[in-house]
Amino acid sequence: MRLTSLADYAVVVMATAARYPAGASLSAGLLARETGVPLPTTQKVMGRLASAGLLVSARGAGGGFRLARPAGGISLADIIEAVEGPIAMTNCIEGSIHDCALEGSCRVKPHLNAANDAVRGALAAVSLLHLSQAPVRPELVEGLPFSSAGAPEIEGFDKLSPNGVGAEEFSR
Amino acid sequence: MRLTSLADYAVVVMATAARYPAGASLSAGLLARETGVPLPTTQKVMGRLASAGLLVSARGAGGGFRLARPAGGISLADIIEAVEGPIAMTNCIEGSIHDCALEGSCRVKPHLNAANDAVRGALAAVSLLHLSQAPVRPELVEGLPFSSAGAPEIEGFDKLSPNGVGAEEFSR
DNA sequence: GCAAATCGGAACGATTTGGTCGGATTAACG
DNA sequence: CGTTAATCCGACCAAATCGTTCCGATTTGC
Repeated sequence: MRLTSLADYAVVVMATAARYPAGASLSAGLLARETGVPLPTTQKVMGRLASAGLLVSARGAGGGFRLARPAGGISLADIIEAVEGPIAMTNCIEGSIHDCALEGSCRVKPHLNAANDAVRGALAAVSLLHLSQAPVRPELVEGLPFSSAGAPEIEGFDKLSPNGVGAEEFSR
Repeated sequence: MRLTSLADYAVVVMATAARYPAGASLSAGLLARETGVPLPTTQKVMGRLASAGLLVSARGAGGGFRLARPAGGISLADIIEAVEGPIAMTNCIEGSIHDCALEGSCRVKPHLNAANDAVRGALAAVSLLHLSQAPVRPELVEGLPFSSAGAPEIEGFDKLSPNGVGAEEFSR
């Protein structure tokens, strides 16, 4: 019951992208700098989000990505499913592949179906608009380097980790 | 957002064990035969469940496992956590290890905390007593504490074999 | 005291995941 | 109009995790 790192990154990237004006063209490099996610990984994540229909991609110089829908119409479940595949706790959920021989006589299946729906409902209830809104403590976020459109390196991250963790974040 | 096969097996095994009278000594071999889960895997699963405190193990001939608590006091979340570890969608959830450099300034974290609580709540709401009961009637499923978006898909359950503890086995 | 039965932990192979690289495509500029 | 640079896209490779199997430790029963 833990989402993969890719999905975790996808949520952060999408939440960051949602703070820009609608329709803005955002390159993977820009979002990689802002979020601190390594660029190749950002590319892969955004590629999946695009092929899932959550982002619209534009190739070539000056290209990038933009949100395919308003932020209010994209849910946390959408993002997770775009990266991880369908949200199904087990592989015996209605609609998926049935390779369990207990199929048809398994007693726990209906309960798992209900639990799965509940989990998915909880994730579908959170929209990207919620995620992009500022958290409880605004004073911590004021000094973020997010305004620097041309911020060269990740040096701005010294502000983000004053405890001296350094730039080797995301080690898992 | 999919639970591992081990956790899946654990749910089936626990649900099967809960159908026996409380305090009965159940060997891994017995439950493996009943559930169809391969014996070595059953052993491993039950071992984890025992070390997590959900089962009490007795070694030696005539030994086995028994439920540490009444079935009503064991939740689906307990079983999953026993096998998979803590239910935390990300590694930046309150109380877990903090190795993310965005810590303290990450804007999506509070929202993820809320979503995580919702997911865990959904899993904690279903007890092993529920899982051990075989809902023959679909309307029993409707009354479950899950109020998920959309109607739960229960079609096809008319074909559920109504007879007793039939030999449910994997085709293997 | 012996033997059967059962749990417990260690080791192996396989699948998935995460990250990296080069190629394809397009706009911008001279 | 040609060239350049920026950007996305698909395939490849290492790493971690998962799932399974095997063998040793422990206890009861005779």
